[in-house]
Amino acid sequence: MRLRKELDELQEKEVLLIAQISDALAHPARIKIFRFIMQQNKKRQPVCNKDLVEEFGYAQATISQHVKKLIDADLLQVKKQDRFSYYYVHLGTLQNYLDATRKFENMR
Amino acid sequence: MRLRKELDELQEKEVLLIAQISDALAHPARIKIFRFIMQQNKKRQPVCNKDLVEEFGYAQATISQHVKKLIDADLLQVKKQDRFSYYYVHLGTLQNYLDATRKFENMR
DNA sequence: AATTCATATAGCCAATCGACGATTTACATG
DNA sequence: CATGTAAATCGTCGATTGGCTATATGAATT
Repeated sequence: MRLRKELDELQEKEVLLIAQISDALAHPARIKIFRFIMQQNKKRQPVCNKDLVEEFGYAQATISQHVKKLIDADLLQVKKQDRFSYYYVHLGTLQNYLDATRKFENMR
Repeated sequence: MRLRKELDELQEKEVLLIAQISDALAHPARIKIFRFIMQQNKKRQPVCNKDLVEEFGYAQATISQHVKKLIDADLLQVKKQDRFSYYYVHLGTLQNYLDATRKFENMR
């Protein structure tokens, strides 16, 4: 049996997780960037910063800034190789987010 | 068979939906407010502005401001009765959001 | 009609956002 | 070693956020 306090802390963590990930996804460009990287990853095609600049037409600094937010939220990971930064979606974080939001559903 | 253009437009709408709802949920206070109203609604207990002020300890204007964002995102609805504004979660919008985010899952 | 009470709105302020060009950093390659 | 290229970071600027107090609105009660 779980103590009330522990339950509250658990819920608090979930609230903060949802807030953090929601914040990272609260801009159309970041959703598209994330989705694009996910699709390319699935096809085993690497994605670097330059690819995103070409794909979406934003300035390089703007892309880096959006990507940074996704990385800070742990939705993306980077691997540096040669002179490129390759980005990969972190499926674990996405899954945690979906699981947490899904609890709203069970609450109905 | 769906035309490519229509598919893109559909995706664009979903991207904007996710961005809008994520933005509304991108603050811990709003997640808690939303969850609280959901729980109270389930118990058939009405929730007004004042209730939220008492529950969360923010100034009345701050609560109104957060609630407004949730209403603008169509996550909440208001019914004015007597001198109270009663808030209700709009389950349809929540469901659309969960459905849209879930597509990330199927994309893996 | 005057007052009370609940809520919304306006206005303030510091902080953050979102776009950008410019610069710096870090490697690779000539 | 010098040059070129990729990406991160800096600095700027106008817009937005998030908290608040104060005020306006609007309905109920006296």
